[in-house]
Amino acid sequence: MVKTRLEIEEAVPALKLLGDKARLTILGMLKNGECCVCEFTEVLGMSQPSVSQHLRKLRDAKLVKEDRRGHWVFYSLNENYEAYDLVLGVIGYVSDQSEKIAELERQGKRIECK
Amino acid sequence: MVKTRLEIEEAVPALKLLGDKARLTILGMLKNGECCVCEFTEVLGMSQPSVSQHLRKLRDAKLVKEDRRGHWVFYSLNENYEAYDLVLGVIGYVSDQSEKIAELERQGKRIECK
DNA sequence: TACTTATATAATTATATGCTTATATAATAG
DNA sequence: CTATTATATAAGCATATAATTATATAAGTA
Repeated sequence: MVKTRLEIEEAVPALKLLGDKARLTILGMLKNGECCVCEFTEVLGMSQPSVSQHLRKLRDAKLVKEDRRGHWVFYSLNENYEAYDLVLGVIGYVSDQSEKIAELERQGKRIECK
Repeated sequence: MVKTRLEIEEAVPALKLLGDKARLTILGMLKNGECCVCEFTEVLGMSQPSVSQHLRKLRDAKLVKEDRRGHWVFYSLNENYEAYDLVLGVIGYVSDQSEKIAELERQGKRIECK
């Protein structure tokens, strides 16, 4: 993995965003591909507005992209983010969040976004 | 580099501490070996109590160790910290802070700690 | 058009964070 | 024992952060 060197000033905002349970989980989920908002809400067990506000922070900072399709909005990692390598690197140290999505699948809760 | 997988709950406190300019700089400086408090104060251009309080947070969370020698207290990375790999990994994405220590050297400001 | 569903935004409130100033402690020198 | 230097701690204050509740918007359906 290539390590793009960042100035402290570039790394800090990314790390601030990563240092939150909800946002780190969201980013961990996105490692395996896009997810829609209701999946985050389900996995995190948080209120919809709360999730939405975390997504806004990630969006405003350009860590993630959004893609609306009908009723649903799908989020994915923005590979053009200046500290993308750092984000990927950090996510790499965290246990796989796809397990939580699989858990949803088993509970039949994933079909809510269809 | 080995990637020890952490649970979200273990990674978040470390990332919270990393997401601050002063603390990330301190950790970046420690990558190259121990430093004493007056060096942090000098490089960061912050008040001594402010630096001391950042060091306390890093110490309380076990990211760093302290070693008092006479008047001076030297800090170093704690390689037994549960998220040590993550910390090292993140520091690896940040530009080398040893340059800032070298700068001190040039300015003759480093001898304050002797 | 009106209704429903998914998501976003705004306002409010509670808590956390980081800095400043003042003071305390620890180590050493005289 | 006193003074000095390096560092730590405490109290106070200002700002930042995150959650909740209420409301708005966007897209699709009857």
